[in-house]
Amino acid sequence: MASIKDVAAEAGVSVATVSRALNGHPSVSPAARARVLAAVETLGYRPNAVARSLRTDQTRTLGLVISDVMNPYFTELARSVEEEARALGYSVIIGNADERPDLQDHHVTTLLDRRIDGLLVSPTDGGSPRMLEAARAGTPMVFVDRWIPGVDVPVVRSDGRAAVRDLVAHLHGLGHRRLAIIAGPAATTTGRERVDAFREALAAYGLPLPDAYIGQGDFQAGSGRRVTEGFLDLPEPPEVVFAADNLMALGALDAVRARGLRVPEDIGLAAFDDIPWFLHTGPPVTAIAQPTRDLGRAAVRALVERIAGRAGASVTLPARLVVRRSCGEPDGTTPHQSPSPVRRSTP
Amino acid sequence: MASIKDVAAEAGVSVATVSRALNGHPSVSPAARARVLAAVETLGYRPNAVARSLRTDQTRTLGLVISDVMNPYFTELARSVEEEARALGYSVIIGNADERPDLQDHHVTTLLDRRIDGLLVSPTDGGSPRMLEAARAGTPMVFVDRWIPGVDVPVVRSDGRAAVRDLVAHLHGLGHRRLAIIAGPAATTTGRERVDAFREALAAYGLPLPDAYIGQGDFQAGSGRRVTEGFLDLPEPPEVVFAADNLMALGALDAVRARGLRVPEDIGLAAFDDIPWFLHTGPPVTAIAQPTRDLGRAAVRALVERIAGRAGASVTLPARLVVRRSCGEPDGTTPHQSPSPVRRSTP
DNA sequence: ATCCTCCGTGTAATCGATTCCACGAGGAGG
DNA sequence: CCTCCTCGTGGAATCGATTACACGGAGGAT
Repeated sequence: MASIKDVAAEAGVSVATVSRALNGHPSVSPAARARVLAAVETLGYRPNAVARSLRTDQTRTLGLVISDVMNPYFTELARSVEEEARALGYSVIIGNADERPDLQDHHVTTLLDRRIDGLLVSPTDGGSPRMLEAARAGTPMVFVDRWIPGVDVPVVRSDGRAAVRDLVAHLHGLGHRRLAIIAGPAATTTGRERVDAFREALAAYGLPLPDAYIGQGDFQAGSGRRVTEGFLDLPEPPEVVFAADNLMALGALDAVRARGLRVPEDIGLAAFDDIPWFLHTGPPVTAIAQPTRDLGRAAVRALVERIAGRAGASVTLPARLVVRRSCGEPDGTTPHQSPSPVRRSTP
Repeated sequence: MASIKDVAAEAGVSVATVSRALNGHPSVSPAARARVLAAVETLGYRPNAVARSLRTDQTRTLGLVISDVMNPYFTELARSVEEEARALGYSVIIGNADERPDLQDHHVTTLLDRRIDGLLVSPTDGGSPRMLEAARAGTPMVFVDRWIPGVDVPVVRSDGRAAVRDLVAHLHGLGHRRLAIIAGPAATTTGRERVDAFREALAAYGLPLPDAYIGQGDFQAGSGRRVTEGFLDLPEPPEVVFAADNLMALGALDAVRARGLRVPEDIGLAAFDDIPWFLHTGPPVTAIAQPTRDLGRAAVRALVERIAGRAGASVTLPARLVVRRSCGEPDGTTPHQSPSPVRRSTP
């Protein structure tokens, strides 16, 4: 592979001039610039990003450590992150933690070793020593979706509280009273928050959330299935199950079908995170949609701010309820009064 | 960030000794090694991968350029590629081409600039100049899923021919005669092959594949929807639509629902690529499943062989038909005789 | 006792870029 | 005509690692 020296030799100038010509430095004569460009062309020269990074101490690369690539929500997030980063001249290296703290650590370490300019993390757990250390050491960092309390890092996330209230109002309006939740891991903020929001919303209607109606999941399909089976085995099963993410909702659907039961006739289902497939399941699933694209964009912008040495503000965007048929057929009128916008979506 | 010099100073040895101690070089005294390790510990030193890459001319990084990250098939592929690469001590940088040749080119260029050790590509088109140039220049490269004819690069892919025959046999057994296909882009090998396989299989039953029953899609949901609408507008619409990938099947489902029609009563649907969601759609979709995990693994192994300077053989793995309910209810007996294994899957 | 070998270590070159500093030529101003 | 500044350019240091080569000392063979 041709190096800058080869280009210099071909153009009959020094490497300094080649570098300047290629980086748009003002004091290069038009003649020299032209010769350099011609040499670059004939040799098919491309600057070595590794060497450049070593010298300039910046890689123009962002690291993104997400909890689970197979989860469509995170896939979409990753995609929007990459898009925005590309627009800003950065590349993105994605690390898939698969909801495993050890893997998350592995990726954080690898990315730091590669001297990425900034790190975007959706933490799987309460924060590994390596990550906390990185945050303290001053690595530009931003949390997306999930975060770790007590760490001075901007957080870009979606607030589902209002949407969960809308969901409970919707369910209440449909006549449902026994509502259960498949929770995410308590080690994650989203795992805790969604349960809290659900409990609060229920309380507003004077409904209880008994322990038997809180199933402990891990944001993966298998746990959704197991928890739902547990619910169905209860002497008094819930009328509706609310899954704290889309994968656990999928597992719940599995469990219901495996018993030969139907949604929503035998049991209702709602999910946090809306994904394209929910339109096509039998029946279409009522879900809480996050503004995923905007979250990705905002996260990258905040991170780039941090890299530039500025503050980089936290951002919280509202989620919204998307009503479909999985909790029972609405009767055609608004099922509840709510100040926040509720989109009715029927395929 | 602490560098090797700091470690050397702290341990009271030279940088050469530090490097040797850290890389397991035999001629380092136990005493020196211990002092180095202690210094590394107190300073929290981590080797700078950028500097190492520059010197050793290897990044221990693989590039993966895929056609569309939002497609669950490619997501799973990416995941298995990363897993196998990690097991072999490599990192993976994923580039999402979004079925756009220009984006594909952008990623290939960026990855090459970063001096990745090898490139895994699922080409979006017939091969951009940049990619062909890279292949010729001797960059270790392997095609996965799709490939470009006439280029001397190993191909790791799945052969769906037998499975497509099984599918047509299944459809024929159910009494269907008017079969249509939503094809992928003719610029891709998978786009062409699946149509060819379908046509051949039909011919074996004396069935025609009229031009009106070949819809041109682009592997994205929108095109599946448009093409299906076209089929439904035909004076004699097909009895079954076979989508050449899962996203176009999703679009087809959309189109059918939008008309208020039902699958499979009004029109049957089958898809190439099986994904978890097909179990949960209404109705569950009959699909051709590729051994995605194995493909990813094999691709990485072939690429690593190439990097090591060895040949790196092409691999072709068979796909298999997974019968569900979207083409009509099987009557409970084997719908056809087939030498290859057919799994019956009902949720 | 002497010489050779081997072991542990350090010095310095190197990878491919960027960038500080110096230098020569040419133009402007006195 | 001399001085000073500006502009374009080249030489060389630098980033942080790896590694060839040199060297001193210890131990074994004769």
